[in-house]
Amino acid sequence: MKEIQRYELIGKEFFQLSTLELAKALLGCLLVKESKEGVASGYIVETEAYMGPLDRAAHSYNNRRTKRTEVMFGEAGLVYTYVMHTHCLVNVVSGEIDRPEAVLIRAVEPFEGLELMYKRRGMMKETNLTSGPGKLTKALGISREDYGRNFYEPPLFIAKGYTPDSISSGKRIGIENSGEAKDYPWRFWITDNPFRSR
DNA sequence: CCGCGGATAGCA
DNA sequence: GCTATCCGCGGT
Repeated sequence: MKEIQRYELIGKEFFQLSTLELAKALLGCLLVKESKEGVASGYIVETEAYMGPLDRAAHSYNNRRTKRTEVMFGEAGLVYTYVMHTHCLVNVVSGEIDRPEAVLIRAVEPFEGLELMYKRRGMMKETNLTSGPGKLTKALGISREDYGRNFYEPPLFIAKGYTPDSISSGKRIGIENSGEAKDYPWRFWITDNPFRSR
């Protein structure tokens, strides 16, 4: 409990924003993971919006509803994690119930628990610790066990951070096989932040 | 820049 | 069973 009081928690209402608005509003927020090993956190500096049934790049394209995508149909603020190859990626479920949209967290700026992050990731430049969706989950200790949790209560939660000076947007990454959807400008980052991905 | 690792889901 | 994937790294 004493841990929590250091953070300004955000309520579940925060996640009711439209998916594109949420993707921008999450920039500058603090992503915190508590574990047995300790606490690690970072400010979110890069996100991507996945717009559900009409978005070919989304797992929920065409309302595909399976064991994996099920949580996307739930309420905003739930945790959607999934594993690709050797990495785990983390998303914030958004949109109304039965509208399977989500925001992928692509990069954070390390804040607390630097030692723990180096231990999990190995020694390297600080700007390389969490500058990618697979890197930050490893550094923060986020895994598929977090699937279905919510982002407004421990052990994995989002707290108030700072308001970015400026936000940039552009094409999403790694979805070359998604037809026209690959060009939609649904990636957002804090302008000039050195901790964003490539 | 290229290739591969080696998890998982989704569909045949 | 087979294939694709919201990636990272280490070798060219």
